[in-house]
Amino acid sequence: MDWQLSEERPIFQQLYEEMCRRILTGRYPPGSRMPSVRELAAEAGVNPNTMQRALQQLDGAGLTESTRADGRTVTADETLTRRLRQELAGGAARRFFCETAALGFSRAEAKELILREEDGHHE
Amino acid sequence: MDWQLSEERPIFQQLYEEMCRRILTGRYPPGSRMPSVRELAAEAGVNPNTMQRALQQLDGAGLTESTRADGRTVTADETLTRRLRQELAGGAARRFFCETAALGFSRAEAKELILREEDGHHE
DNA sequence: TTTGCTGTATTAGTACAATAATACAATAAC
DNA sequence: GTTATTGTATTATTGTACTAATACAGCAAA
Repeated sequence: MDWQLSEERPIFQQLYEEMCRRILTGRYPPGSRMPSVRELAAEAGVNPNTMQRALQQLDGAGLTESTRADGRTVTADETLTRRLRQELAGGAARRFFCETAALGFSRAEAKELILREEDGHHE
Repeated sequence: MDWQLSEERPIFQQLYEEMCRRILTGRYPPGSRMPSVRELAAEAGVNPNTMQRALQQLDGAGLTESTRADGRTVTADETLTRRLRQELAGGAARRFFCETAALGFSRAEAKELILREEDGHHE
């Protein structure tokens, strides 16, 4: 049900984002071990290298750590994950305001859009 | 001040979006004539071919019409432009909810984010 | 030691965006 | 009619991003 990969953007990037979300939402709990590169690659139906690239970005973000033959573990630092989750959500909000501003909507009008969109989510 | 082109996405696509916004926000008014391909290309600092590709997408969207040697004119159909502007804004809102949902935020929580973000826009 | 699992590095193939240089077509202005 | 300017089409080239195939390296358990 996951891994809805689009052709329009780099796959490794989408993989990174999905893995990121899985960690931040607790699907891969803090301190736990993650599935192996090849395992995840098979699950997502991509080349191991592509998945690896995504995982290395997780390392870079401090969300995971990898040791040579022992596998990869999720950070135990829950402060970090909570903060990052908030930051990503804040970024989404800022992006929304930016996009609507470019279309000539004031912040108040943009806020109205959100309220209206929230009412009817028919799908 | 415009034409903030990023390397991360196709240039012709960004050009299209910017031109689109210029029309929807009235910078190129309904029924008016647009600058020529070469002129716009020079202004944006890109190859004429690249700009042309963007402009042809405008044609495809029904926002502009081009006649051979007479130039390109913005559609006079203000209903279309108003509707498209609303649609784009609605899309931004939906995207916001989608992104926050992927991070485990409920719609109510997402709405809270917007309100809080709206207060402190310190930049 | 051997086997099998980790993560990692290197290489090459493929696709495509962007540019550039032209040439062409059609209309308007003179 | 000539000239200038418009949009359009074509072709080649360059650079680069993405992916895949493959080989390598390190550790653990049998």
